[in-house]
Amino acid sequence: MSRIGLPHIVIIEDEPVTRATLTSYLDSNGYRVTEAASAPKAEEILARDPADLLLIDVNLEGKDGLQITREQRAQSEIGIILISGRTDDIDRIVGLEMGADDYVCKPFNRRELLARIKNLLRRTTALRHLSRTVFRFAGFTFDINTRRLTRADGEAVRLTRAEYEVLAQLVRHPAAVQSREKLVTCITHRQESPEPRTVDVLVRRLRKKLEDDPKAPQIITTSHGEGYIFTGRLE
Amino acid sequence: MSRIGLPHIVIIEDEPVTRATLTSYLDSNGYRVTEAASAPKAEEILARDPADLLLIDVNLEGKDGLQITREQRAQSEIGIILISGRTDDIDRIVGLEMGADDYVCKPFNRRELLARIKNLLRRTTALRHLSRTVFRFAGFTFDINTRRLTRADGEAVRLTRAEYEVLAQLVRHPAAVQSREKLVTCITHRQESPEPRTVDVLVRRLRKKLEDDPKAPQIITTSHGEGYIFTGRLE
DNA sequence: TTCATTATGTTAAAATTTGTTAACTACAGA
DNA sequence: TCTGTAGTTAACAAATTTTAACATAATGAA
Repeated sequence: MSRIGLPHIVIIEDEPVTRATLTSYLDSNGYRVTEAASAPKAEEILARDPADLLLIDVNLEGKDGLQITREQRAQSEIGIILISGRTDDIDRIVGLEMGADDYVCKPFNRRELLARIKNLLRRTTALRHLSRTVFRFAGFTFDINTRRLTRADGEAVRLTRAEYEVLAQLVRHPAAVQSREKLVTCITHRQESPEPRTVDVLVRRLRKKLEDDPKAPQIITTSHGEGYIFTGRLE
Repeated sequence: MSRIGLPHIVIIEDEPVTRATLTSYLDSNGYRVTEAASAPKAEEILARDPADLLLIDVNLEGKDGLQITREQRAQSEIGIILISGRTDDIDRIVGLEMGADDYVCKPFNRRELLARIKNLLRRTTALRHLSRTVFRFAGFTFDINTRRLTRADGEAVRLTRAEYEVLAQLVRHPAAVQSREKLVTCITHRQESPEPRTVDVLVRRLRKKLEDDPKAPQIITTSHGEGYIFTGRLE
């Protein structure tokens, strides 16, 4: 049976029995499931086969679920559900404030988990499909598909690949802060990323091409201590 | 009181105390909240002022929470969180399978609910940023999305990130006292907050940029022992 | 292949933003 | 008015970003 096109779920759980049970249950409900016993293993999998949703056990050996959540959330909008043996309020709150979409306590009802997964996937995949491909702002026309940026006078502005990736990420999330961490992973889709400071340089080069006055940027704004924001007016 | 630009949450709950508590908590956390005691009342509200998220008590008199969920989900992708006094697995599963994004059991932790709301809104409002949210006062134009502040003569006033955050919080809650504690949490989105005194300095810097006579502030007023208030006249 | 050109990444100094502190001033209650 | 508390101000320290110069890697043409 072909698994291509099915939503891809990665389970990060070091307890083999729970892992296998979950996998087979989700698999039989129409999802493509990949298992990872630890954080490094999961990162390896995600690097070559991006997931739609992560199911993470909070209490992992080594890098724990909360840490994974923070790192993933910094660089993507992937759906994250935490699973924990502890029912403590504080644990749950910390997980959710870290950006996990949901927090489920063991022992959990499989059918409930399935419903939660389904609802969350509806949200995350809807977002993906809503993505536009042509954006207009400040006289520029930016086509994400053809990678072309055109000035008001019709003149094409040449963007390098890295510049394109950064601009695309920013434009796709108008008025939302994009961390350097998130932006570097847009530049290289590989595992080892360059210095986050590299983003500063790319932004500078973009500003030179986009802004009337690069010293007082209007389109790509700095959010001190946080990252960069697209603040152009989209038409 | 103007609350333009804030996410709009509608609470549907027939128990007055729970309703009021929730409303004031969410309101003080930067949301625009409308209360409805019943389904018909809620529909009336939604018809003239669409919401970003519904907080629905399951056990309502008349049309209950599950029914509202089904109807709303049939016609929109609005975020829905169900609240229930019953902790039964089956109730929860039915609610979730009906399309509710989340199901919270009483007694719930407010902070947890807030985290869940925040995460869900992040999913549902990703596109809302395209709209403009502009405030006008004392000749200034302040656009929350593009982070731009413009003087009466059209000259742009540069705001640093922290200054922007403070001004945005004040403007969103005109004529309401904002405590230093509230304002510092606006400045830093990270865990550890700076000294509340930092706010004083930011307000001073804002006054220098906004006020005709910073010694006799008209727009950002001090409330001795309490905090600061936006007292500009919004147009 | 080699060379020239362009793109990408790194680094350090300069500039800016943010946060802290302390002296000073204003306020409110006794 | 006195007195303790709270707010303003300025100067400074710490953190972060910008800028420019340069090193390395990738690309394309001869």
